[in-house]
Amino acid sequence: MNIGAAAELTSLPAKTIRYYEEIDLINPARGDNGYRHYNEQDVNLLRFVQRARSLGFSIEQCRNLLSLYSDKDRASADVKKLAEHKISEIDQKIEELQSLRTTLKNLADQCHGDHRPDCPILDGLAENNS
Amino acid sequence: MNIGAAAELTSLPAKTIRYYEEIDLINPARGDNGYRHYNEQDVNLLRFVQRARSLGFSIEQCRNLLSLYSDKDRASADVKKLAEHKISEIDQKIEELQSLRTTLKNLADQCHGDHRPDCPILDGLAENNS
DNA sequence: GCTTGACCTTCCTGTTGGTGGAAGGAATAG
DNA sequence: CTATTCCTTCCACCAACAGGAAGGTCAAGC
Repeated sequence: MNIGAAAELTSLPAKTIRYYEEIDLINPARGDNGYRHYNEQDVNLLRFVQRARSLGFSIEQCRNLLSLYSDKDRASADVKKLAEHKISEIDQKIEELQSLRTTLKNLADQCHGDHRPDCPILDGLAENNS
Repeated sequence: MNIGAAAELTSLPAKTIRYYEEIDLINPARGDNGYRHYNEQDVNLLRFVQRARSLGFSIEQCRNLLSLYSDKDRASADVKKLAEHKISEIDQKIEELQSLRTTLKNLADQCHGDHRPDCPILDGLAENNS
C-alpha cells in the first residue's frame, strides 16, 4: 500500500512516516514509480512506534524497542528495564509539575485579579530571593 | 557590568542571555568595545524571565509578562488570567502523564522480567487495539 | 612592552520530533 | 484530455537553547 493508506491505518501523518524513514527507523520497499510501498509488517511496526511514542518513549528508545522487538533472543528483562526507567522518568516529571503548580497557585491565589495595577504574581516573579 | 557578571547574578548561561537579546526580549546597552553592558534593571528583568521560565512559562508568555510588568496601567486580572491558564495547562499535563504511567505500569507488571523471549510489554505495544 | 589567560564578540551548526510548503511527476476519474 | 488527488524530493521553520570556531579586548604579571 502507499504512504497515504499506511498513514490512515496508523493514524500517523504521512510526513511523520517519511521522517521515520529518513532517520532510518522504518524502511519500506519502493515501487517502480518511486512510491513507498508498505506491507502489513511495516504497518505493524509503524503502529508499534506510534504507540510507544504516545507512551512517552523517545525516538531513540523506540529504535531500541524495535530492535528488541525483532530480536527473538532478547531477554524480556531488557524491555522491562527500559519501561521501568521510563516510569521513574514520568514520576519525576509529575513531581516537578506538581511543585510548579503549587508555586504558581500560591501566587495566583494572592492576586485579587481586578483592574488595580498591583499584582502579587508579577511581584513574586520580580523578587530577588527564591 | 559585562555579560559574565550578569550571567553569574541571574544563574543564566551567557549563551542564553545573548539568545534573549537576539529574540528581542532583553536588550542591554553596548560599550565602545562592543561588549554588552547590563545595568541593575536589566539584571532584574533577566531574573524575572529566569523565574518565569522555571515556572514553565514559554518565551512568548514571558514576553507577555514582561510587557505587563513594565506597563504601569495593566490590570492584575490580566496577569492572573495568564497564571491560571498556565495552571490548567499543568493540570492537563499531569493527568496525561498519570494515565501514561498507568498504562506503562500495567505492561511492566505483567512482564516476568527474565531472559525468556516473550514479553508482555512488547506484545502490548504491538497489539492492534488501544 | 610583551605575553598569557580570561573574557568578550559574531557566526555557524546541531539538537528533538517533526510540520509546512513549493515544484514537479504519477495515477485515476470523468 | 483534463482535473484532481496522491506521490516524490527538497528546503525552510518551530522552541530554546548548546557547542564550538575564529578572532577582538582587557587586565595582570614580569
